[in-house]
Amino acid sequence: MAPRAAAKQIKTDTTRVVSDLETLIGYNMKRAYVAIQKDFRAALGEGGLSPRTFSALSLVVAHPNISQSSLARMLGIERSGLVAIIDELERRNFLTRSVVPDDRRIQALVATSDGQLAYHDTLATVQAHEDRLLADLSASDKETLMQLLKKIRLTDKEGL
Amino acid sequence: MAPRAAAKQIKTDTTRVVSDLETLIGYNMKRAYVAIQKDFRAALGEGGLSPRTFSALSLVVAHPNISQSSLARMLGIERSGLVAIIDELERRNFLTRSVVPDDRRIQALVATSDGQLAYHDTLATVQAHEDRLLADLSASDKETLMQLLKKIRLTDKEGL
DNA sequence: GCAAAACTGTTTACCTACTTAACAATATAC
DNA sequence: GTATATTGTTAAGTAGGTAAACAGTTTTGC
Repeated sequence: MAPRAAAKQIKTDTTRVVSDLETLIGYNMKRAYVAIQKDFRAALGEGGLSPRTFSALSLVVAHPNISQSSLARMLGIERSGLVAIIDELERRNFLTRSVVPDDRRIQALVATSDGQLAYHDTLATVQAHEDRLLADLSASDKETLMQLLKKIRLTDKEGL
Repeated sequence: MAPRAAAKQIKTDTTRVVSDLETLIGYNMKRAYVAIQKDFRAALGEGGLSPRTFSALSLVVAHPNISQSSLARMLGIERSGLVAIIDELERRNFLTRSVVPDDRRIQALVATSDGQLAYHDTLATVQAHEDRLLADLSASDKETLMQLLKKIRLTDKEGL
């Protein structure tokens, strides 16, 4: 063995070794998501919606009278986990739980006009945040990325 | 307005509306990451390493004698959050905290031979899990995805 | 030389975003 | 009409962190 390299290693330890970790899609995906999420929260500020609350509101706006069960299925989470999210949106007067006469188990979720306004405002802010953060990516890069992410999403049988 | 469509909406509500949510990179990234993470855990089973523990071990193997501070910086987390991870790896005899005479603040992390063995085993399992999960993606798709994810990672100034 | 500042590992308390298991109310199946 | 399923909900637990403070130990600035 060559003694020249060995001596350096002991002290410096600043070897530019690219670990196996960097070659894994999962690890890079997590780090990329953390970066996006951090910027999302920064863009929406102190009183802004969290990513999950925004997602829920978005689906309620897109699907008026949706039930909590359907919504949870769409979001890929458990019904029980959705309760706190809907509680928050109701507390902020962004939606209402309204009674459905046909089936009294269900409470149809409907966005209020406040909720619709807040949603469209927030959506614009979120789109601006993504445009800014991903400014280095070309339009076709973004499209490619989107397609690949959707393909990976679909590998999860549960997540509709 | 056309009355034919309106009547249907009230009851069915199963409109195939693609919400704005589906057009956001951040949302799709989260869903894709959740799918990968779920499969990672399933692949490693009950007694297997968690993603974060595996990541830490990987970097300790790649960078012998690394400090906890450097490691935390590499992982993009706080020093305090790393303690529990290193505790677990030490408890499993996968690494040791060894004293550094030059600087008594630091504890050099070194993977044991058990740790190296477990790491290489686990790495093979993780690679198999990604190969299986991402079997629908071509090699060039994976390379493209990797490059895009790394680019997005770098938008986070903190995360080295 | 030496006080001030910085760095390291750690504990503690907290937070977010879930899951699992149970439950009552209600609806559907057979 | 009983058995089964579904809905929303609560309670308890888990995963993966952050922020603030601390003692012990260097490093800086002069």
